[in-house]
Amino acid sequence: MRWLTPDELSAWLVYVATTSLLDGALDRQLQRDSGMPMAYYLILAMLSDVPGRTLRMSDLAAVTQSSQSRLSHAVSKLERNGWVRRSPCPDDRRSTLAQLTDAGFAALEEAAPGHVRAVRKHVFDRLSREQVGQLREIFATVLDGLTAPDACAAVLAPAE
Amino acid sequence: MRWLTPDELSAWLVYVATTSLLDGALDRQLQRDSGMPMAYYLILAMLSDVPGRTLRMSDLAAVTQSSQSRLSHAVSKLERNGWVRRSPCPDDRRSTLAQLTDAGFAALEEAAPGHVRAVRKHVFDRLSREQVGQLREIFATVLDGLTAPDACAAVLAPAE
DNA sequence: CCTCAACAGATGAAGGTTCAACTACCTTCC
DNA sequence: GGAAGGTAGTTGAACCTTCATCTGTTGAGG
Repeated sequence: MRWLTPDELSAWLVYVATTSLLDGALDRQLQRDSGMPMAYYLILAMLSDVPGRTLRMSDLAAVTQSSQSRLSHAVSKLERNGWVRRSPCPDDRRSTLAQLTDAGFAALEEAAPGHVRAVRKHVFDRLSREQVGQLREIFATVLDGLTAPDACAAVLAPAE
Repeated sequence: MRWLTPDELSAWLVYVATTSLLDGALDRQLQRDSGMPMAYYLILAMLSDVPGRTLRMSDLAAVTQSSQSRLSHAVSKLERNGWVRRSPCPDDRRSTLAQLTDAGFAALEEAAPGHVRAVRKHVFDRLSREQVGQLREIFATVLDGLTAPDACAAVLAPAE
Protein backbone atom coordinates (compact mmCIF):
# COMPACT_ATOMS: atom_id res chain seq x y z
CA MET A 1 0.00 0.00 0.00
CA ARG A 2 1.46 3.34 -1.08
CA TRP A 3 0.44 6.23 1.13
CA LEU A 4 1.00 9.87 0.26
CA THR A 5 4.46 11.36 0.74
CA PRO A 6 4.69 14.31 3.13
CA ASP A 7 4.86 16.69 0.16
CA GLU A 8 1.81 15.15 -1.45
CA LEU A 9 -0.13 15.10 1.79
CA SER A 10 0.60 18.72 2.50
CA ALA A 11 -0.37 19.72 -1.04
CA TRP A 12 -3.56 17.69 -0.74
CA LEU A 13 -4.62 19.20 2.56
CA VAL A 14 -4.02 22.69 1.25
CA TYR A 15 -6.00 21.85 -1.86
CA VAL A 16 -8.94 20.45 0.09
CA ALA A 17 -9.06 23.37 2.49
CA THR A 18 -8.82 25.93 -0.28
CA THR A 19 -11.42 24.48 -2.62
CA SER A 20 -13.82 24.10 0.27
CA LEU A 21 -13.43 27.71 1.38
CA LEU A 22 -13.32 29.10 -2.15
CA ASP A 23 -16.47 27.26 -3.14
CA GLY A 24 -18.20 28.49 -0.03
CA ALA A 25 -17.12 32.08 -0.60
CA LEU A 26 -18.23 32.14 -4.24
CA ASP A 27 -21.52 30.44 -3.45
CA ARG A 28 -22.25 32.84 -0.65
CA GLN A 29 -21.45 35.88 -2.79
CA LEU A 30 -23.74 34.72 -5.60
CA GLN A 31 -26.52 33.61 -3.30
CA ARG A 32 -26.40 36.87 -1.43
CA ASP A 33 -26.16 39.25 -4.37
CA SER A 34 -28.10 37.34 -7.03
CA GLY A 35 -30.14 34.68 -5.27
CA MET A 36 -28.58 31.70 -7.01
CA PRO A 37 -25.88 29.17 -6.17
CA MET A 38 -22.83 28.89 -8.41
CA ALA A 39 -24.11 25.71 -10.05
CA TYR A 40 -27.12 27.64 -11.33
CA TYR A 41 -24.97 30.52 -12.48
CA LEU A 42 -22.92 28.08 -14.54
CA ILE A 43 -26.04 26.68 -16.18
CA LEU A 44 -27.13 30.16 -17.21
CA ALA A 45 -23.61 31.04 -18.33
CA MET A 46 -23.28 27.95 -20.50
CA LEU A 47 -26.66 28.55 -22.10
CA SER A 48 -25.85 32.19 -22.79
CA ASP A 49 -22.73 31.22 -24.67
CA VAL A 50 -24.34 29.05 -27.31
CA PRO A 51 -26.19 29.90 -30.54
CA GLY A 52 -29.89 30.33 -29.86
CA ARG A 53 -29.12 30.19 -26.13
CA THR A 54 -30.57 26.70 -26.33
CA LEU A 55 -29.16 23.28 -25.52
CA ARG A 56 -30.47 19.76 -25.18
CA MET A 57 -30.68 18.74 -21.53
CA SER A 58 -28.03 16.08 -22.02
CA ASP A 59 -25.58 18.46 -23.61
CA LEU A 60 -26.23 21.02 -20.92
CA ALA A 61 -25.54 18.36 -18.30
CA ALA A 62 -22.28 17.52 -20.05
CA VAL A 63 -20.96 21.09 -20.24
CA THR A 64 -21.89 21.81 -16.63
CA GLN A 65 -20.50 18.53 -15.28
CA SER A 66 -23.76 17.69 -13.62
CA SER A 67 -25.81 14.53 -13.51
CA GLN A 68 -29.03 14.42 -15.48
CA SER A 69 -31.03 14.26 -12.31
CA ARG A 70 -29.31 17.24 -10.79
CA LEU A 71 -29.76 19.24 -13.97
CA SER A 72 -33.40 18.30 -14.22
CA HIS A 73 -34.09 19.52 -10.70
CA ALA A 74 -32.03 22.65 -11.31
CA VAL A 75 -33.79 23.51 -14.57
CA SER A 76 -37.15 22.98 -12.88
CA LYS A 77 -36.18 25.58 -10.34
CA LEU A 78 -34.79 27.98 -12.96
CA GLU A 79 -37.99 27.53 -14.92
CA ARG A 80 -40.05 28.50 -11.89
CA ASN A 81 -37.89 31.65 -11.72
CA GLY A 82 -38.68 32.37 -15.35
CA TRP A 83 -35.00 32.22 -16.31
CA VAL A 84 -35.14 29.10 -18.50
CA ARG A 85 -37.84 27.63 -20.71
CA ARG A 86 -38.21 23.98 -21.65
CA SER A 87 -39.52 22.84 -25.01
CA PRO A 88 -39.69 19.48 -26.75
CA CYS A 89 -36.94 18.73 -29.25
CA PRO A 90 -38.30 18.36 -32.78
CA ASP A 91 -35.59 15.94 -33.95
CA ASP A 92 -35.77 13.44 -31.13
CA ARG A 93 -38.89 13.18 -29.06
CA ARG A 94 -36.92 11.82 -26.12
CA SER A 95 -34.96 15.02 -25.82
CA THR A 96 -35.88 18.31 -24.23
CA LEU A 97 -34.44 21.67 -25.13
CA ALA A 98 -33.58 24.19 -22.46
CA GLN A 99 -33.56 27.82 -23.55
CA LEU A 100 -32.34 30.84 -21.65
CA THR A 101 -35.10 33.46 -21.49
CA ASP A 102 -34.53 37.19 -21.72
CA ALA A 103 -35.18 37.42 -18.00
CA GLY A 104 -32.58 34.71 -17.48
CA PHE A 105 -30.06 36.56 -19.60
CA ALA A 106 -30.74 39.72 -17.66
CA ALA A 107 -30.25 37.90 -14.36
CA LEU A 108 -26.96 36.53 -15.64
CA GLU A 109 -25.76 39.96 -16.76
CA GLU A 110 -26.68 41.26 -13.35
CA ALA A 111 -24.82 38.51 -11.54
CA ALA A 112 -21.69 38.31 -13.68
CA PRO A 113 -19.73 41.38 -12.53
CA GLY A 114 -19.91 40.49 -8.84
CA HIS A 115 -19.01 36.89 -9.50
CA VAL A 116 -16.06 37.73 -11.74
CA ARG A 117 -14.89 40.29 -9.23
CA ALA A 118 -14.93 37.63 -6.51
CA VAL A 119 -13.06 35.12 -8.67
CA ARG A 120 -10.50 37.74 -9.58
CA LYS A 121 -10.02 38.90 -6.02
CA HIS A 122 -9.66 35.43 -4.54
CA VAL A 123 -7.72 33.76 -7.33
CA PHE A 124 -6.27 35.63 -10.27
CA ASP A 125 -5.24 38.82 -8.54
CA ARG A 126 -3.07 36.69 -6.27
CA LEU A 127 -1.37 34.53 -8.92
CA SER A 128 1.39 35.30 -11.40
CA ARG A 129 0.92 34.68 -15.11
CA GLU A 130 3.15 31.64 -14.75
CA GLN A 131 1.03 30.24 -11.97
CA VAL A 132 -2.12 30.64 -14.05
CA GLY A 133 -0.47 28.54 -16.72
CA GLN A 134 0.60 25.94 -14.18
CA LEU A 135 -2.89 25.84 -12.74
CA ARG A 136 -4.43 25.17 -16.12
CA GLU A 137 -1.80 22.57 -16.95
CA ILE A 138 -2.20 20.69 -13.67
CA PHE A 139 -5.98 20.59 -13.78
CA ALA A 140 -6.12 19.75 -17.46
CA THR A 141 -4.03 16.68 -16.64
CA VAL A 142 -6.29 15.62 -13.79
CA LEU A 143 -9.40 16.35 -15.84
CA ASP A 144 -8.07 14.13 -18.57
CA GLY A 145 -7.91 11.20 -16.18
CA LEU A 146 -11.39 11.85 -14.85
CA THR A 147 -13.05 11.97 -18.23
CA ALA A 148 -11.26 8.91 -19.59
CA PRO A 149 -13.94 6.31 -20.28
CA ASP A 150 -13.09 3.82 -17.54
CA ALA A 151 -11.63 6.13 -14.93
CA CYS A 152 -14.45 5.60 -12.48
CA ALA A 153 -14.77 1.90 -13.03
CA ALA A 154 -11.07 1.39 -12.38
CA VAL A 155 -11.13 3.11 -9.02
CA LEU A 156 -14.45 1.75 -7.92
CA ALA A 157 -13.48 -1.83 -8.66
CA PRO A 158 -13.03 -3.64 -5.35
CA ALA A 159 -10.04 -5.74 -6.40
CA GLU A 160 -8.07 -3.03 -8.11
CA MET B 1 -14.89 46.43 -15.04
CA ARG B 2 -12.04 43.98 -15.57
CA TRP B 3 -13.16 40.64 -16.99
CA LEU B 4 -10.99 37.56 -17.14
CA THR B 5 -8.36 37.31 -19.85
CA PRO B 6 -8.69 34.33 -22.22
CA ASP B 7 -5.89 32.54 -20.33
CA GLU B 8 -7.53 33.14 -16.99
CA LEU B 9 -10.95 32.11 -18.26
CA SER B 10 -9.65 28.91 -19.72
CA ALA B 11 -7.77 28.09 -16.51
CA TRP B 12 -10.88 28.85 -14.49
CA LEU B 13 -13.18 26.67 -16.56
CA VAL B 14 -10.74 23.78 -16.37
CA TYR B 15 -10.45 24.29 -12.62
CA VAL B 16 -14.21 24.34 -12.11
CA ALA B 17 -14.81 21.28 -14.23
CA THR B 18 -12.02 19.32 -12.57
CA THR B 19 -12.87 20.08 -8.97
CA SER B 20 -16.49 19.25 -9.62
CA LEU B 21 -15.69 15.88 -11.18
CA LEU B 22 -12.92 15.06 -8.71
CA ASP B 23 -15.12 15.82 -5.73
CA GLY B 24 -17.86 13.69 -7.19
CA ALA B 25 -15.54 10.79 -7.89
CA LEU B 26 -14.01 10.81 -4.42
CA ASP B 27 -17.38 11.17 -2.73
CA ARG B 28 -18.83 8.31 -4.74
CA GLN B 29 -15.91 6.03 -3.97
CA LEU B 30 -16.12 6.68 -0.23
CA GLN B 31 -19.88 6.48 -0.11
CA ARG B 32 -19.87 3.24 -2.02
CA ASP B 33 -17.04 1.48 -0.22
CA SER B 34 -17.37 2.93 3.27
CA GLY B 35 -20.80 4.48 3.55
CA MET B 36 -19.64 8.01 4.27
CA PRO B 37 -19.15 11.19 2.26
CA MET B 38 -15.72 12.78 2.10
CA ALA B 39 -16.67 15.52 4.56
CA TYR B 40 -17.30 12.86 7.20
CA TYR B 41 -14.10 11.04 6.36
CA LEU B 42 -12.20 14.27 6.96
CA ILE B 43 -13.82 14.72 10.35
CA LEU B 44 -12.74 11.25 11.42
CA ALA B 45 -9.27 11.77 9.94
CA MET B 46 -8.73 15.04 11.77
CA LEU B 47 -9.88 13.53 15.06
CA SER B 48 -7.64 10.50 14.62
CA ASP B 49 -4.60 12.71 14.23
CA VAL B 50 -4.81 14.51 17.54
CA PRO B 51 -3.78 13.50 21.07
CA GLY B 52 -6.66 11.75 22.81
CA ARG B 53 -8.51 11.68 19.49
CA THR B 54 -10.58 14.47 21.00
CA LEU B 55 -11.27 18.02 19.92
CA ARG B 56 -13.61 20.82 20.92
CA MET B 57 -16.40 21.21 18.38
CA SER B 58 -15.16 24.68 17.43
CA ASP B 59 -11.62 23.50 16.80
CA LEU B 60 -12.90 20.55 14.84
CA ALA B 61 -14.97 22.92 12.72
CA ALA B 62 -11.89 25.03 12.12
CA VAL B 63 -9.63 22.18 10.99
CA THR B 64 -12.32 20.73 8.72
CA GLN B 65 -13.30 24.10 7.23
CA SER B 66 -16.92 23.57 8.12
CA SER B 67 -19.49 25.79 9.73
CA GLN B 68 -20.53 25.02 13.28
CA SER B 69 -23.98 24.09 12.14
CA ARG B 70 -22.74 21.70 9.51
CA LEU B 71 -20.35 20.10 11.96
CA SER B 72 -23.04 19.77 14.59
CA HIS B 73 -25.32 17.94 12.15
CA ALA B 74 -22.44 15.81 10.93
CA VAL B 75 -21.31 14.82 14.41
CA SER B 76 -24.90 13.94 15.30
CA LYS B 77 -24.95 11.54 12.40
CA LEU B 78 -21.51 10.12 13.23
CA GLU B 79 -22.65 9.70 16.82
CA ARG B 80 -25.66 7.70 15.67
CA ASN B 81 -23.19 5.49 13.77
CA GLY B 82 -21.22 5.00 16.96
CA TRP B 83 -18.11 6.54 15.42
CA VAL B 84 -17.88 9.67 17.57
CA ARG B 85 -18.89 10.40 21.16
CA ARG B 86 -19.81 13.81 22.57
CA SER B 87 -18.99 14.85 26.11
CA PRO B 88 -19.16 18.15 27.98
CA CYS B 89 -15.93 20.11 28.23
CA PRO B 90 -14.80 20.46 31.86
CA ASP B 91 -12.98 23.80 31.35
CA ASP B 92 -15.73 25.70 29.59
CA ARG B 93 -19.32 24.65 29.99
CA ARG B 94 -20.25 26.20 26.66
CA SER B 95 -17.97 23.81 24.80
CA THR B 96 -18.49 20.22 23.78
CA LEU B 97 -15.76 17.67 23.16
CA ALA B 98 -15.99 15.27 20.25
CA GLN B 99 -14.03 12.05 20.61
CA LEU B 100 -13.34 9.41 18.00
CA THR B 101 -14.49 6.00 19.29
CA ASP B 102 -12.67 2.73 18.63
CA ALA B 103 -15.39 1.84 16.15
CA GLY B 104 -14.83 5.17 14.46
CA PHE B 105 -11.10 4.59 14.27
CA ALA B 106 -11.72 1.16 12.80
CA ALA B 107 -14.08 2.61 10.20
CA LEU B 108 -11.44 5.17 9.28
CA GLU B 109 -8.73 2.52 8.96
CA GLU B 110 -11.07 0.57 6.74
CA ALA B 111 -11.85 3.53 4.54
CA ALA B 112 -8.40 5.06 4.25
CA PRO B 113 -6.69 2.75 1.74
CA GLY B 114 -9.44 3.04 -0.86
CA HIS B 115 -9.64 6.78 -0.46
CA VAL B 116 -5.88 7.30 -0.70
CA ARG B 117 -5.76 4.98 -3.70
CA ALA B 118 -8.40 7.11 -5.42
CA VAL B 119 -6.60 10.38 -4.62
CA ARG B 120 -3.33 8.92 -5.85
CA LYS B 121 -4.84 7.55 -9.03
CA HIS B 122 -6.70 10.71 -9.96
CA VAL B 123 -4.17 13.29 -8.84
CA PHE B 124 -0.67 12.42 -7.72
CA ASP B 125 0.07 9.59 -10.10
CA ARG B 126 -0.55 12.02 -12.95
CA LEU B 127 1.55 14.95 -11.70
CA SER B 128 5.30 15.50 -11.63
CA ARG B 129 7.08 16.37 -8.40
CA GLU B 130 7.37 19.90 -9.69
CA GLN B 131 3.67 20.15 -10.31
CA VAL B 132 2.89 18.96 -6.79
CA GLY B 133 5.02 21.82 -5.52
CA GLN B 134 3.29 24.29 -7.81
CA LEU B 135 -0.10 23.00 -6.72
CA ARG B 136 0.72 23.54 -3.08
CA GLU B 137 2.17 26.95 -3.75
CA ILE B 138 -0.80 28.16 -5.77
CA PHE B 139 -3.40 26.97 -3.33
CA ALA B 140 -1.49 28.16 -0.29
CA THR B 141 -1.57 31.63 -1.85
CA VAL B 142 -5.30 31.48 -2.49
CA LEU B 143 -5.95 30.01 0.95
CA ASP B 144 -4.05 32.87 2.50
CA GLY B 145 -6.45 35.35 0.93
CA LEU B 146 -9.48 33.38 2.01
CA THR B 147 -8.49 33.13 5.64
CA ALA B 148 -7.47 36.77 5.95
CA PRO B 149 -9.80 38.37 8.47
CA ASP B 150 -11.79 40.61 6.16
CA ALA B 151 -11.61 38.64 2.93
CA CYS B 152 -15.30 37.86 2.86
CA ALA B 153 -16.45 41.27 3.94
CA ALA B 154 -14.43 42.95 1.20
CA VAL B 155 -15.99 40.89 -1.56
CA LEU B 156 -19.48 40.87 -0.17
CA ALA B 157 -19.57 44.62 0.26
CA PRO B 158 -21.93 46.04 -2.38
CA ALA B 159 -19.87 49.14 -3.12
CA GLU B 160 -16.47 47.49 -3.27
C1' DC C 1 -22.76 42.40 41.44
C1' DC C 2 -25.07 43.03 37.17
C1' DT C 3 -25.84 44.15 32.63
C1' DC C 4 -24.54 43.56 27.96
C1' DA C 5 -21.99 41.79 24.29
C1' DA C 6 -19.60 37.93 22.57
C1' DC C 7 -19.02 32.95 22.23
C1' DA C 8 -20.23 27.68 21.82
C1' DG C 9 -23.36 24.84 20.34
C1' DA C 10 -27.95 22.87 18.93
C1' DT C 11 -32.10 22.86 16.16
C1' DG C 12 -35.65 23.07 12.41
C1' DA C 13 -36.93 24.53 8.02
C1' DA C 14 -35.65 25.34 3.31
C1' DG C 15 -32.96 24.34 -0.46
C1' DG C 16 -29.69 21.39 -3.31
C1' DT C 17 -27.77 16.81 -4.57
C1' DT C 18 -27.79 11.84 -5.03
C1' DC C 19 -29.72 7.48 -5.83
C1' DA C 20 -32.89 4.31 -7.45
C1' DA C 21 -36.78 3.65 -9.93
C1' DC C 22 -39.82 4.75 -13.77
C1' DT C 23 -41.75 6.42 -18.44
C1' DA C 24 -41.13 7.23 -23.05
C1' DC C 25 -38.70 6.93 -27.21
C1' DC C 26 -35.21 5.34 -30.51
C1' DT C 27 -32.22 1.66 -32.70
C1' DT C 28 -30.64 -2.82 -33.76
C1' DC C 29 -31.24 -7.02 -35.48
C1' DC C 30 -33.50 -11.31 -36.24
C1' DG D 1 -42.32 -5.62 -37.67
C1' DG D 2 -41.42 -6.95 -33.05
C1' DA D 3 -38.55 -7.92 -29.16
C1' DA D 4 -34.41 -6.31 -26.68
C1' DG D 5 -31.47 -3.06 -25.25
C1' DG D 6 -29.90 1.44 -24.98
C1' DT D 7 -30.85 6.60 -24.61
C1' DA D 8 -33.31 11.02 -22.67
C1' DG D 9 -35.51 12.77 -19.13
C1' DT D 10 -38.33 13.01 -14.78
C1' DT D 11 -39.63 11.99 -10.10
C1' DG D 12 -39.64 11.12 -5.00
C1' DA D 13 -37.15 9.79 -1.03
C1' DA D 14 -33.08 10.19 1.64
C1' DC D 15 -29.34 12.81 2.72
C1' DC D 16 -26.35 16.92 3.34
C1' DT D 17 -25.71 21.88 3.80
C1' DT D 18 -27.17 26.48 4.83
C1' DC D 19 -29.54 29.98 7.25
C1' DA D 20 -31.92 32.02 10.93
C1' DT D 21 -32.94 31.39 15.45
C1' DC D 22 -32.55 29.78 20.00
C1' DT D 23 -30.48 28.39 24.67
C1' DG D 24 -26.77 28.63 27.75
C1' DT D 25 -22.28 30.28 29.25
C1' DT D 26 -18.38 33.42 29.76
C1' DG D 27 -16.07 37.90 30.11
C1' DA D 28 -15.69 43.10 30.40
C1' DG D 29 -17.21 47.55 32.27
C1' DG D 30 -20.06 50.25 34.93
